[in-house]
Amino acid sequence: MTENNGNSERPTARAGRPGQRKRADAQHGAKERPSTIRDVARKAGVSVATVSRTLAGNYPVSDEARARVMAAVASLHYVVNVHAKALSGQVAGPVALVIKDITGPSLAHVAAGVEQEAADRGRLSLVCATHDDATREDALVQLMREQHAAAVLLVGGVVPDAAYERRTIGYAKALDAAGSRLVLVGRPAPAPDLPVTVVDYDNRGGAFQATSHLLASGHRRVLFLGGETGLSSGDERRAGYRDALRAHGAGQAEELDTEGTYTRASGYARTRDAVRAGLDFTAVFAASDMVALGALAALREAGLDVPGDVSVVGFDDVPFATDLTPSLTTVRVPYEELGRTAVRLALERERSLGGEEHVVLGTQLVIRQSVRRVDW
Amino acid sequence: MTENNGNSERPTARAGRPGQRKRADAQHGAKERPSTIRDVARKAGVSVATVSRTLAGNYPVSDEARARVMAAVASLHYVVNVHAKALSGQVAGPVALVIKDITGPSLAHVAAGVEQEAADRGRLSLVCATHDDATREDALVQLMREQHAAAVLLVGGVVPDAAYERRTIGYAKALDAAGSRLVLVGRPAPAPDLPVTVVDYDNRGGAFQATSHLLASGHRRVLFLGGETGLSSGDERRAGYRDALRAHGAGQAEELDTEGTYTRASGYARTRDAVRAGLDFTAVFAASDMVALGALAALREAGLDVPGDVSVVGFDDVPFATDLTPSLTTVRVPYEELGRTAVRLALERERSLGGEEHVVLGTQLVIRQSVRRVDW
DNA sequence: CTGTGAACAGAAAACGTTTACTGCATCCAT
DNA sequence: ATGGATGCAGTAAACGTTTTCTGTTCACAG
Repeated sequence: MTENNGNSERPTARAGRPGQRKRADAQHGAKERPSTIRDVARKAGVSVATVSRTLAGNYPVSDEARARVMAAVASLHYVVNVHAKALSGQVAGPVALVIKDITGPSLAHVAAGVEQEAADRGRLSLVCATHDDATREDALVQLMREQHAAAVLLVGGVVPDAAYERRTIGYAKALDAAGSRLVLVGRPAPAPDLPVTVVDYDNRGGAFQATSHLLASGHRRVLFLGGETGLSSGDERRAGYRDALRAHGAGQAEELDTEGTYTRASGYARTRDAVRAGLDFTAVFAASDMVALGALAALREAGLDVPGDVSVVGFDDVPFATDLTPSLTTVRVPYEELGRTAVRLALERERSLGGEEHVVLGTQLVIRQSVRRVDW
Repeated sequence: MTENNGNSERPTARAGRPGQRKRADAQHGAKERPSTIRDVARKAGVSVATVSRTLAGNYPVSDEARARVMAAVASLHYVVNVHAKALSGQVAGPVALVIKDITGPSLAHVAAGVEQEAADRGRLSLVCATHDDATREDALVQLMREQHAAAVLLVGGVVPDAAYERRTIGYAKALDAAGSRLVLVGRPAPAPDLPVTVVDYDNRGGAFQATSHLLASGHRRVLFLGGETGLSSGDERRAGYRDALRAHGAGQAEELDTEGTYTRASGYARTRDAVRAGLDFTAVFAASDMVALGALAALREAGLDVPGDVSVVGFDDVPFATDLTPSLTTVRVPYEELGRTAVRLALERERSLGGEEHVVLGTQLVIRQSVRRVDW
């Protein structure tokens, strides 16, 4: 095997001059190479150091030199190259938002919060969609490591199984080693003592509020249109629903405690089936506004009035909740705040030590017109 | 004045060794510096060139060396530094989406299209919100120049006045000089022969379709809830409305041709006022679904049934259009396709010459339940 | 044996910045 | 006059890669 010569102090022999790019002739029609700090220095008749200092403004430069530099910068349309700047240590990494899909009404608000907070702190935001593909998520985390992202935000519901734990632990360690902070938004922490920030909201409490509102309005039999069992937010909301039933001494009817997906179609189908099966209920608590939308449609088709015959509460407070007929009583989730908080926490501890950090944001019941008080 | 010495061939004198960062002691609690290709080379007992070649896989490397490199990479958690890679010319720039606000239902879909197409082509997407602030837009374009973005997408409605033209021309030239491509999405090109790509959709044709549908359904007096005069999309849609009236030989009643903002509130107020003023109309064409939403609410409050008493058509086909009561007949705009096309066009001509390029995407009338045929 | 070519490894030059040193006037206090 | 600040400018190292040269080794044909 060839020995790797450890001697780094050899004379600078005049070796070949590789230089992978050649300066195009500018006349030739091909794109001109953008000008560099050296071009500016040459044109202004000063050294590159002076140009750099003029632009950074962190070191005294004579008015004469400054003026000539500025003129050269303007005439050459010079802009600093971030990569070079970053390499010499002067650029803070971007914030990366890794999300299932940006178009969902709630996720879009998380994204907006992230972008705002990042921009307020002078950072750029990268957004990447996973479309629920774990392989893609792996690839994106790896990519963000290369990008030296200051924070990597993994957003959105997840089934907290063994595979999730394993992957997330790997992410946390890998990102930490690369100087990035992993932030889980609306996801559970897979293990204690991981270098990770967790920002979540109170699914269980929100569901408790919603269900309690129905019970306090006199309803006794509340159809629950829950999300997938196994999905963290789904389980939490279900738990909140059951907490409320228990707390108010209402019976827990198994046939009213349904599960499905967070889609309009699922809400529609389950409500339709419940009505057809002749189930006895005077209220519906849908685990998301989309599900509530489906429920409203199914109830309307069945000739039932909302809130006249059946009261409905949703979860999320999507923007159009106020525009439905009737406007939807629902649980407001501070999505934008969620995004802002995630970025804030990650960047605040950017240069400090690892370790866990956990924040849970509260939810708020928004009372509109889809619930009627019933008296017995 | 000091002469800038042009002679670059002087012997490499051993000058002071600045070195702005020192390698932390790793034990010390402070973040470890991420490992570099040199660390890997040292650990694997090979040269940096071999490590680079192993990872790039574009040059023969012995199995023995490859194995040792891979082992070192794994044990050091090495990831390549993009900035260094970019500096040596190996990284393609990101796609930058500069947008008023991501949370709007239509803009979110544009963003999703952009992200998808960019990801399909192995690019990252930066998103930045301007919140309609021209100063911020200027700053962002400048920033994207520094970032060496491959494409900068400026999205969304705009008042095409002199200031807009001046700024956009400046953007186009500056970005072109930096090797980036400016793409205007849903905005008019400010001048011919600019290095710019324009992707728009057929506002006028869509409005024509919508209005024609109402006229063909027997309606004669159509209240138009237009957008701001001066805003490009607003003027276009208004023109389409008038085209249709002319084409069908329907009279143009000035009091039915209103203008306002693209908001629910504006739609609500204008419809309420029209009803109160006793205006004679049997149909409403709202220049956006949000406006239609307001109109529906105002009509309902006035005790008018949709589509029984008044028919309504919107514009945009936002996701919830199908969930309204009645579901909304509207003009579908291919927002996602808009985003995809913008990225595709920009990247396809990435290395080719400047010059203009213009694409207009079609719209499609989606017939649902908010329009009733009337016979006389 | 010796010449030839293939396969593989290493040294070092870019890439474009920032900034630690060094150096040179100039000015002011002694 | 002299010594020390002070203000400003230039030189070149370092940041972490990629890739061009320049070997060196080795197999094999002549």
